Amino acid sequence: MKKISDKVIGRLSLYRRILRETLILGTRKLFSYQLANSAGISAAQVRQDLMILGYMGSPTQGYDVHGLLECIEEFLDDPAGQSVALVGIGNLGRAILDYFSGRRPNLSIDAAFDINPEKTNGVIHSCRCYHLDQLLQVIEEKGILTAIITVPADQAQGVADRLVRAGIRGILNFAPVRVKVPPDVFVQDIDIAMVLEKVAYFSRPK
Amino acid sequence: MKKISDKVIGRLSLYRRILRETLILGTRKLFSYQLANSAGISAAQVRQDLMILGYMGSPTQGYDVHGLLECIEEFLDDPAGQSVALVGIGNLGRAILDYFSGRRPNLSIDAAFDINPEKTNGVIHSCRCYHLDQLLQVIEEKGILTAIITVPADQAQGVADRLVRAGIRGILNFAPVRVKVPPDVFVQDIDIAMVLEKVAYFSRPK
DNA sequence: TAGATTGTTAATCGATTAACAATC
DNA sequence: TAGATTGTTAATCGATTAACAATC
Repeated sequence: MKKISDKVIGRLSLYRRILRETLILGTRKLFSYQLANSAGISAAQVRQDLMILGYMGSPTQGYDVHGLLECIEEFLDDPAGQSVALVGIGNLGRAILDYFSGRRPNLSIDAAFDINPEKTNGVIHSCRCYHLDQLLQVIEEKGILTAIITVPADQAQGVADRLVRAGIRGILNFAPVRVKVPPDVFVQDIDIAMVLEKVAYFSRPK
Repeated sequence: MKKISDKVIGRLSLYRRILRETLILGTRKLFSYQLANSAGISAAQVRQDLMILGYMGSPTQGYDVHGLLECIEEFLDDPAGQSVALVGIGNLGRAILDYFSGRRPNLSIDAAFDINPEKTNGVIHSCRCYHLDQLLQVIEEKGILTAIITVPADQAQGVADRLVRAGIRGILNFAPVRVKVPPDVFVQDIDIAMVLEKVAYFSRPK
């Protein structure tokens, strides 16, 4: 499999959602420009992405919604399903647990960790909570490869180190610091404060 | 003022935080590669960004932390301060309200809206809550230009339309749909589910 | 067939990095 | 001065868009 940029993967995930909705509406065929319009990008981009995927549309007919959706699912999903760990049961952590609770069969947050004993040993939004000390053991036992960091900035690096030691291969980091990890561990940062500052900048009268 | 990409603005916001922390540690001078290292980017990038900004470092000495920080603040901040509105007081909305509560003097969420009357007419994390029906009036009265959308996907477009009508110039959208707005309104999407799927993809054994 | 959309390559665009003379 | 870092331009890189023959 050739190397595919993370932007492409993001767009495929976007196409998937659009295709699901399209299917629910009962539409069977879709043109590249229709998909592009919903995704907010160019039709050429869509065609190129689907080409990478190897899925073929037909001239005049466009793409078969059902077939394309299956193709993307097969590409994006692990057939065995994937478990995710979340570290930091604060407001944001809870919001994310709630959002993903039972929503996708193939991707679920199966363990949450915190240092505060009052927050652990319970179940939040159907996710089991553990003390941070159990991180290594639980993650190894469950074979979890993906983690979400929602701890304060000053604890993020320590948590990332532990996660890597436990075998985590990909991290979604909400803490406003860049965590240092080995080059083969994928890290995606979401810095909400930074993004809000950016939006505020561009919403000012110039 | 020449046109500056949103990526540059994001990096400047990042530099600001790093500089603040640096200043707290008592460090007075900083080289481009040190800033670059903390920000997780190349030194050349940092130098180019600061050049755009017009701030000059000195060979051998590097950049003056205090002076550079002031320069970035002046560039990014509206001296009068900026108010932000949040629409959708769910788990994520609450988490964001909590996160920004009193944290920055120059950028604060001053109004939150929801359709559920039980959630409105109160104060959450020191932010006044209103019913969605009051959106136009409150935003115009307070002169708010920036908004955060944390409503479900099917309500996002309707909310965006109202926001634009109320005079909003920039939107941070957490709903998993692309909202259509006039071309002069800045929209930044944060699609947490999509990003998590992306991270999950890259954390799979290849 | 005529018309429209596709797969695929080439052209464009923008962002990032490298290089190096200038300078403290 | 010698050494290191800067400002600034050129080179590289990658991603996006345009173009067009192939095809249903």
